[in-house]
Amino acid sequence: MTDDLRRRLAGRGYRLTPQRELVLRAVESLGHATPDEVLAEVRQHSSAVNVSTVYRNLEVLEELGLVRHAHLSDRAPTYHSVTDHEHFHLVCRSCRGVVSVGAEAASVLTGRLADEHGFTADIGHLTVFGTCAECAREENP
Amino acid sequence: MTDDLRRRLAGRGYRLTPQRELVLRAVESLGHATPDEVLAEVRQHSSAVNVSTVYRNLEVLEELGLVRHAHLSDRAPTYHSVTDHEHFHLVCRSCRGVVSVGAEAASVLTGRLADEHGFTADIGHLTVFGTCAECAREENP
DNA sequence: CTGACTGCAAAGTGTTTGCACGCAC
DNA sequence: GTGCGTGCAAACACTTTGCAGTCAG
Repeated sequence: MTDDLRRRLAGRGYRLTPQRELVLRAVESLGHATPDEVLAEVRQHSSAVNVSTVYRNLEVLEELGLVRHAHLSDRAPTYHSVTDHEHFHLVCRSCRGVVSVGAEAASVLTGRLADEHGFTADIGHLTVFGTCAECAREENP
Repeated sequence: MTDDLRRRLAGRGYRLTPQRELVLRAVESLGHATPDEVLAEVRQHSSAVNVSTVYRNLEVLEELGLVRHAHLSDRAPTYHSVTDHEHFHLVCRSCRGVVSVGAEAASVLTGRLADEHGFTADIGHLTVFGTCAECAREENP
């Protein structure tokens, strides 16, 4: 599997470095993580890795389609691996909770945007903000 | 109409200042604008207004429901007035173009999220990234 | 008069860049 | 050996904050 990664990188003229691999493994094991969180995880395994290396590698890995990012807060973006099926995110403004929803749920919308606007939506990057059931209940009891 | 604004502000213990009004008018006249662009527009009318005043007022105006913001790029948020009907945005990654789409277009999605997840979606904040018709044509001629 | 609001400057957060060295291939 | 990748430090873009003075109500 490491060889597979090496091949994918080589295909675009990139090399496989320990840092690169650590960043990818960190994203895979964390689920949804900001660059900062990825750095922290990477440093558990190798303490001398630099922030800029994390940013640069997230960029490369995203270009290769191995990770993706979405904006789950007004602050930092969060990265996740692409091994799982395509999904988008619901974020509750009240409790900050995040739920992943399969891309199928948005198919009517994407179809409509394609028909009416010729627009090809990138659902994997989509984040829908709002209020989750639990928080709605608390606010209007 | 200025009096109406004054009343809305007073209702929450806020005051009407020239800066406040200029920020609101700037957002209304610009359509979609980042805080920086709002500042530039405000300064056309009064050169001594400060950045932090713009940020603080955008926050107040948003709390009052007079303006809204969405994230149309990975960088700064963009503000728009709420006078027009509720809409969300399509952003083309290629040409950076922005199209506003009426909230109705997403009604099937919001309905589904409500039914299946009890989630109340805030469509006005939604941004869908993807590729517009024109750019898709250029990439696959 | 009172405290909400402002301008200013400084600090904060998240991200990017230039450079010299080092390592993958 | 070649040049991609790294660490480091400094720069960058955007936003927030503390403070003292000011002005709206």
